[in-house]
Amino acid sequence: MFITFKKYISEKTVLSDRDWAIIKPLCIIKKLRKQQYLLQEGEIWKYHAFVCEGCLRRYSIDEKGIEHIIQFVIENWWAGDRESLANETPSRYNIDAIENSAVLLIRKDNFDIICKKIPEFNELMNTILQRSLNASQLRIEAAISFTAEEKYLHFIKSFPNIANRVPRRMLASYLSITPETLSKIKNQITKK
Amino acid sequence: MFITFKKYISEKTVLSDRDWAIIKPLCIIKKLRKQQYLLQEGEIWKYHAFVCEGCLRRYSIDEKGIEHIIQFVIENWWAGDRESLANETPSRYNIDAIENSAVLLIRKDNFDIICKKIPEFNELMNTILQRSLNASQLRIEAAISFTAEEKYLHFIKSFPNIANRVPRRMLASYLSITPETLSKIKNQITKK
DNA sequence: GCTTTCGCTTGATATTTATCAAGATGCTTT
DNA sequence: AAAGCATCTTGATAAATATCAAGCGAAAGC
Repeated sequence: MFITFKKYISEKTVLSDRDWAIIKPLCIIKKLRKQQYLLQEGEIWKYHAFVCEGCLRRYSIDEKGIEHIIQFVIENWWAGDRESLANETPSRYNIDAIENSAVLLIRKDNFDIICKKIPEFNELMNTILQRSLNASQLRIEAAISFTAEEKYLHFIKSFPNIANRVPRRMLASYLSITPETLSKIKNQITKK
Repeated sequence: MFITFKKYISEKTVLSDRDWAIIKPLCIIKKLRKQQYLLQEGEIWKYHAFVCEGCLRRYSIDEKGIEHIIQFVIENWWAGDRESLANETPSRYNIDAIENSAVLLIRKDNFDIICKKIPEFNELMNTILQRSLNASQLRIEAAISFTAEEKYLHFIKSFPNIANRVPRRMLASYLSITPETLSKIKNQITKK
């Protein structure tokens, strides 16, 4: 598990063995069974979380009890609730595992220590934050610009590796359409 | 104009006169007339831009020629296209002024110099990046969870100061509904 | 001051998407 | 292998939203 993380970081920046000696003891590996929560609404999120293996989803639940999936997170991406983490406020999100998964956790305080001691790490994390923002912007654009069919086509084009791993109804939730509509759209497309 | 920026920063962190002596010469004030572009699709964005006064919008244009407003930016917020800035790729967005506006620009290279020389500034900018991400997340949630009416009510509650400054049709674009629908919704609400 | 233009509203109609209900498929568990 | 449960599909109907067209009113230009 840890090796996945090390590989991920090493592809983006160069850290010394000494750096890794700082990082490694502060990492916690957590295995999640399918359906298991990583974070539940109302909790205060305290970690930076890197997904080594598996697939998670982050979602909110509205007053009608309907789940709205904000994000899927697969291996080599970061999970968690940055807002709750930064402001120390109760999270409005749930995060749970869609597949059996393994997550690498670093407590916020330890994470900050690493960032202070290792400027390259700090820099990389800012780059990643920047990328998250870019991804969010694309998601906003898709959500406000596309029809149901366009949203689906855009998604399978952008994330083919996620599309075939998540249940259809969850994909529908992510795309903000009903499972029935998604089913019909898929049907129409294959006819063409 | 510059004083607005100084006040904004000073509310969030403490910088010395020496720090300001570094920053000030690197700032460019740009005045924009209503309708004037700050950034046009295809250009590579090179600045960090702080809005001192006025109101801008950032939007993309789809293949059908329809504008989709991603964001409104008023005084004391940051504008620009971070993706284009970070990756040095042509921007997919347009940014123009809805009102006569004044923007403070800092070239990327100069901005990086400031960040290096003034750690407090650097830290603050990361916090702001973090906040932008939070704002994006909320926008995603609103876009995928709400009906047209809910989106409108949520917007005027969240941004009352923007709601009454932007033309109705632009608000409709932001909310991803037609101006006609917005008009009818407003009507229904006042009836209640 | 008059005209022109643009944005907003309103109503009629069309399209898209949601809802509801039933049946089909496939997985899991025993 | 059978039973039970989930999910996905399909069709009929309903609701939400878009489109189109016309009229109103206020701001901008002459």
